[in-house]
Parts: sequence; structure tokens; C-alpha cells
Amino acid sequence: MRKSIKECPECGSTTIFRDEEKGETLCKSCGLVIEDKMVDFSQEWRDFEDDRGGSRRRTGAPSTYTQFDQGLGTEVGTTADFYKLGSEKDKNKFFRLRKWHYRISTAIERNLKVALAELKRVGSFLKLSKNVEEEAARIYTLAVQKGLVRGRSMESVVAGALYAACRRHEVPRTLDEMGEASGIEKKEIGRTYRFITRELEINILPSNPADYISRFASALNLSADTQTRAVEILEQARDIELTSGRGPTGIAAAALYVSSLIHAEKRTQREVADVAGVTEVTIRNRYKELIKKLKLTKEVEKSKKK
DNA sequence: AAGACGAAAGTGGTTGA
DNA sequence: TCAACAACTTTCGTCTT
Repeated sequence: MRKSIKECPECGSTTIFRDEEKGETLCKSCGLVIEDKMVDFSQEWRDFEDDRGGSRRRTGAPSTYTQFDQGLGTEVGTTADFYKLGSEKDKNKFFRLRKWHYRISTAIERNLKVALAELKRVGSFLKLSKNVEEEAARIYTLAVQKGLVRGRSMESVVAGALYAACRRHEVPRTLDEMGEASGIEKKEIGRTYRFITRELEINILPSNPADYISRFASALNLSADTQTRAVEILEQARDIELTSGRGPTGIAAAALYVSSLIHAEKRTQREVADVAGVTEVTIRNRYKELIKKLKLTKEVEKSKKK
């Protein structure tokens, strides 16, 4: 959750008013809109918890973040307001604020329009669900409002937001895949990803190797049995703390490799390495650890003889 | 001949002084 | 801010099937 502003940056007074309904934070003494298009953190309009309906606060269609301004816009005052102002000083201030607000909001809108198109493109390339795209769009919007795009390419922030959204929804894509889809170098995506999650205080659980299994397995045409076995192996590995500190894709790949040996559906290290985006060497290292620590040697030998 | 294995050197990121 | 460090990669030679 974001910090609330205490003083008006324009006039320094402390008469900050947060209008939840309009989604704006403004200064009552000079009228500056400090922040608009706030994110509504209140109750969702859907409510599956119980039937009382008391917590169902919002009605109507949910606003969407994949629409560039969520169908809402703001403007500072109108000319009618202008004649209520007395002094020359106030009038000048009025115009200045109006002008700046206009510039800022149109800039943001232009940016979002382009960025969200890019986001949808990359999202559909990666076959991401609508939910994930929404989440990514929300993250991106926040990033723009906080001015985090400055000094970074828009595309890389889009990619970072998508990556973060994937992680939150536990449908991880690797940085390599994200890079391929967006045309941004993976280290750049990693950097912006880390930057925006830190700045926006989004905390993300370290990704779970098991989340990768099904995708890798289907890329390798492995049976469901092999897949579930791989997940079991991962669980055992996690219990003896083999997984912490290691790259999740490497572990997932090794577990899948071992499992493929046990189920006599052998894939070469090369093949597994390619779909997982790691090298054979990493698979070998993880594989050795798994075999040794989990005492799987027997099982592998057994199925070899068949 | 292809795949598996392992050693050695290099890379990018994290951490702690 | 810099150096130490762990994880991972690249490269390459050797062994196994």
C-alpha cells in the first residue's frame, strides 16, 4: 500500500483531502490534484465468502486496467470555477495548475495507450490469461504514475510488469521466454522487474519449481505419470532443503529428467535443458544431488534394465 | 557418433564490510 | 563502493553406450 502525502507540494499546507469516490487526492487550499486515478483498494464487487451481501460494496461493471484510462479522466476546474477566484495571483495559479495537470494526464494517457497495446501483444504471444494481463496492466499503471518509466524503455517496463504478474499468479514464465516475446534482453527485464517490485512494494514469493513442471513436461511430450512423479521428487527435494538458493528452473528440469528415466521415457539432458532454458551442466549438477540425497539410484537402475 | 560426464574459467548478481 | 562469494554458464576434453 502506498504512503499518503502529508503536505501539498504546491502550497505547503496540510489540508490534503483524499476523495475516495472520485479517486483523487487533492489539496483543499490551492486545489492541486496531487494524485488521481488512484487504485481502489476497497472490497471487490464480487463476493463469494457468504450470502449476507453486506461486504459487497461496489456495483456495476468493474473498471479495467487494460483500457488506457479505465474510462475515467480528470480535469482541474472549469472556466466557471475561474470567475469565482478573486485575485490575479489566484487566477494565474489556476491556469498554471490546469495547464500542468492537462500535460501530465495526457502524457500518461498517451503512454498507457501505447504500452497497453504492447502488453496485450506480448501477453497473447505468451498465451497468458486475462487475469494475468489485468494484473500486469495494473502494475504498469502504478509504475507510470510513480514515474518509474523515466530512464527506462517502455517495453522493458511492460515486460517487467508482465513477469511480475506471472509470478504473482503462479504461472511463471522464464526470463528467456519473456525476452523472446518482448524483444528485450532478459537481464534488462530482470532489472526492471526487481526495480518496480521494490518501488511499488509488491512482494512476490520465490517461484515454486513445481509450477514449471507441467509446461516443460508437455513441451517434452512426457506422460502424466512422469509429471506427477517429478512433482513428488520436487516435494522431497524441498523437504531436505535442496531447493533453496538454487534456480527453480534448474531444479524443475532435473526432477523432470530423473522422472523421465524412471518411467522409461528417457529424454536427453540436451532436450530437457533446452525447454527449461538452462544448460546441461546445471541439470547434471542438480541431477547428481537429487540421485544422491533422495537415494533414487536404485529406481533409475531398475527401469534401465527393462 | 551421440550422449553423458566433469574440470576450469568466465559472467552477472548479491552481500557485507 | 568494493571485494568476496555462490549459482550458473561456456567451453572443451574424455568416457560410455
